[in-house]
Amino acid sequence: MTIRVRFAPSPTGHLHIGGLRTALFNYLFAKKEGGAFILRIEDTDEERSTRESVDAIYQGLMWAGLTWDEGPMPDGSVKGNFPPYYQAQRADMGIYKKYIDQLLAEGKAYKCYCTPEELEEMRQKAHAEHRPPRYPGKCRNLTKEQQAELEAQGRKYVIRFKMPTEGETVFNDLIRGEVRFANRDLYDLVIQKTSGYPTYNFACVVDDHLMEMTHIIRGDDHISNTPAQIQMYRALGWKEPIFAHLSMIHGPDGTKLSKRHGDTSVIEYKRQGFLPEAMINYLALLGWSTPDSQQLFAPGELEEKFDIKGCQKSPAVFDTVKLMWMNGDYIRQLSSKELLNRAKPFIEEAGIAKGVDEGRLEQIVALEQEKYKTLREIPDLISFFFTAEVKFDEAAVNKVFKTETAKKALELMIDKYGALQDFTEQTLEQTARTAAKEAGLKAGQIFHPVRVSVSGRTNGPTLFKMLEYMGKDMVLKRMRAALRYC
RNA sequence: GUCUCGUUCGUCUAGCGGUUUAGGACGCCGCCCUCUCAAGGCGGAGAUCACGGGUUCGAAUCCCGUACGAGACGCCA
Repeated sequence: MTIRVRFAPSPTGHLHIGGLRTALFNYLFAKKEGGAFILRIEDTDEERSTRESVDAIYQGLMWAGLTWDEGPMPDGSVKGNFPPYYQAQRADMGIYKKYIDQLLAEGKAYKCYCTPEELEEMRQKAHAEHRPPRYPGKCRNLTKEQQAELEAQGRKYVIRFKMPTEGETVFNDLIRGEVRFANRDLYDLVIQKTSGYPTYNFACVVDDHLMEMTHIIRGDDHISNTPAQIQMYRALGWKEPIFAHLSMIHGPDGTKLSKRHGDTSVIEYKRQGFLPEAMINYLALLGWSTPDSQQLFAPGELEEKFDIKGCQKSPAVFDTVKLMWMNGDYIRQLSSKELLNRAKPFIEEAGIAKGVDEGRLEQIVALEQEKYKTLREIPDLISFFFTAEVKFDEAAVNKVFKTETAKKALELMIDKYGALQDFTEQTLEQTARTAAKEAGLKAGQIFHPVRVSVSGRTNGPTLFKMLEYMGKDMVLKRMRAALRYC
């Protein structure tokens, strides 16, 4: 049997880091096992589901390169043999209703007429009496007459699933091993809302079965839903899939990663200048590892090496610092052409280097490639190439220009460089070194003032390449202008 | 409160009864390289393997408790 797994997000907000990681593990598992990765949109929450959120999910997955083999496509088309892949559409087709009716007919589900207010009251009471705040089964054994009476009053109802009250539900989780729940701790959960829509737990079971999922890989936060879902599979006469519960991602404070920890949306990381391949590599390592604890993976290597056995049971703290390092590493591996392509949106957004020749811009961007941790910092680091005047860093001026030899050095180099025909890296360096020797100065006493005079900064790219790319006119102009600071 | 799960350097982790003076990575510190900053190379500090019992000739590794943490307990998913 071919392996089929799915990512089933609910479109009620941005696709966040945790969701992307769940998608990733499903994706990798499918790739590794030669199975199919399916996208299903769980939009049975009529109030919170939005079109924008669906778009955010598409965008996030596509950015990360997690292509799905089946599911709805951003252009409105559908791929796969089990459409539709939107649960709301499936609900409208009566797919869930059919199984609800079946359970009702078999006495495995019942109508519950309790109002939200009554439910809340029961929960309060349970809390006060130190009992678990679960539905106590008030409508479970209503007679036909009682039901008729309640309906005559115009009462709305939900459908609840009859959970077994004895025995236990045991399953073998691929990551956590055997997990057991006493059935007495289960409760009669709602499977159909008053609106007629199914609830998550029910729709999920029906679709996972109908779509022939073999493995359910999802967050740990679903582990307590699992015994209930298993009971529903059994009541419907279906075989349950194999479950694997991924550990959570935590923030620095040790609690589940959420808005509280800042903007965790995937698109925000794109905006911050992270490379999708770095993000994926980092996320893969959160709660998963190879036996040799490999850190960096070449393209395609994760798909090849992924093994669900390497998944961690305990939660992992999301570490932005390590992500930054990894992102820097991926940036360093880019060709200068590719680096420019990736950097372009950020450069454009910063509004610098307009109309600059592509080839020249590529050279300039590549000049400090080893320094970038994110694409977003690129504009700031290269902007001095394109400004009309140098913006001097005060500390740099004090440190480098306020010396006895700075003025002399600059005047000397204005003279020497002014006479140069061949304004290229090698000649530039040679000229500077010779001049230093002749004047009895150390190389640094020349280099540093020149650097600050043209860039305003004390740290920057390798000096002579920088001068070459800047060009003779600009270099001389800037050195002369800098004289007044000495 | 109830249920479930978890606990190895600050963080991500390797480890699956003896090869462990517990290995790697990020971060941190130092040195080297060097026109600055990075990058790179080399080295260092950093974990009584949560705690307490057991099993065993031998335990981070197996078992039982305790503590702490997290998650779940919705007509949300």
